[in-house]
Amino acid sequence: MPKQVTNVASDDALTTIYRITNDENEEAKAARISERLGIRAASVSGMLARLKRDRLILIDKKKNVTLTKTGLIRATQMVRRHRIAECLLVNKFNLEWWRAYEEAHLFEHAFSEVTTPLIVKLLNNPMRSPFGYPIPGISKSLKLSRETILDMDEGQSALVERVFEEDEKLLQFFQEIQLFPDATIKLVKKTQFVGTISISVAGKNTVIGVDIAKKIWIKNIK
Amino acid sequence: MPKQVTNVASDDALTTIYRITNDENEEAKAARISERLGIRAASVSGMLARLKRDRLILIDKKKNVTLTKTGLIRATQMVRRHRIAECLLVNKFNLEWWRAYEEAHLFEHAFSEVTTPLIVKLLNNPMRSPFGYPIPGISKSLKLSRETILDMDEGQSALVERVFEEDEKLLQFFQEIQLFPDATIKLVKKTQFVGTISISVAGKNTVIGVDIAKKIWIKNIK
DNA sequence: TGTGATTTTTAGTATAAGCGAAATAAGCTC
DNA sequence: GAGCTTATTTCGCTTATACTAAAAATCACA
Repeated sequence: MPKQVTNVASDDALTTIYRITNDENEEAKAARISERLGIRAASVSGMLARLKRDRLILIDKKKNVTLTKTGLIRATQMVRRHRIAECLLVNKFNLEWWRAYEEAHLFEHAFSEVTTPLIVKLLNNPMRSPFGYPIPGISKSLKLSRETILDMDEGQSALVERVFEEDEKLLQFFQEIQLFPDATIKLVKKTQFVGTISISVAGKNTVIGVDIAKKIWIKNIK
Repeated sequence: MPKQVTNVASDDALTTIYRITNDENEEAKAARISERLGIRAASVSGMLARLKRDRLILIDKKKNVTLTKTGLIRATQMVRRHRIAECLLVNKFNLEWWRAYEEAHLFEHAFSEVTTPLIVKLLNNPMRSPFGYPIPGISKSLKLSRETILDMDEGQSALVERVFEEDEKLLQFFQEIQLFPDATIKLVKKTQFVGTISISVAGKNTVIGVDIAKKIWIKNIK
């Protein structure tokens, strides 16, 4: 009788596919989905078979997963709820920024057709998550930048558009060096041959690995 | 890897057992649990077997279900989260009162050790749910009245302590006649032989069935 | 093109949750 | 206590979700 939390696993899978293809512009392969969801490849195989059976995804000959129209609608709804939850947690509940991604993972499944609009209203129609991601759904959402700090030249500056949100340790590091969306970041030195680059944020220099650099998207390079 | 919504079904069962034994002071039999959860008796049988196996409940020779210490801790935590969720929904999200029970059913599973204290703080340490129930946990919680309006004599008045929360239709009716916790209710006429009684709330008379009367608990009869 | 590495699928297992149908057990009423 | 009614359990089946181990397919690149 009561409203039930359901489809958690499959909704999570759809969300992950959305993030990979949409936000990171990468090919959604089973192996990647497996890493993201923290479940074994064999389990992903089964999950994808169910999603395919339910016409929520397509799998092409190269094994790339894409969302069908229905799948995209569902995924978009979940991503929307997730990011709204992040805003709620950070802006209203005063949750530490770096915890928001994980905790929102619980809240997104609690949002319904009835409560989501109320929360959106309370948050005053948020457009971006605390990590800088656009909140999809309803109106046309923001366009994502595909440039990371690796696309900058030495001496150039830019605004942080968004950061990778799924790694609490990394987020805590960003917190320490004050690297948030809308912060100004300067590329001090490219030393990619040793796998690092030097950046400057909030007046302080830091050296980060190239893989991390790929997880900081920027806009307005100058 | 990410935090997951889990144990929804068993937590719901424990919550139901808590409500029946604690809030309504009735014997928790499988049949009643079945009605409340909206699942078949056979399914309840299986669920109870699992809960028993996990030492969360006891079943005596009369088939009455009681919570073990561990079970009570878990149930109390869930009921606490549920009622905090109701407060959040009604007081912060402006959700209609009568929808709160069902929607809170989704939110309770989203609350974690990390977020619950933040929400409690935001709500300024609520002591009662919108339906008048005490919020258990942490400090000693309010004591429940066992008196319903059936315990009043004609002409007497009392304060509404709490109302049955699980029936949206009924709650909407309460809303219409302005019957909320802390409202003053007067027993106008007992006509139990025809299965009804007349009450007066907010200056208006209403006739309700005896079964409904049992779902309005009161305090301070005078 | 071959061949090791990676990816994906298959096969088999397990558990939680549900269901209906049928068998049992418990309660009640006369 | 017999017999009817209600409650509870058992049985057999289903689905979603996960796992391991092993096989099969694909990729990468020398």
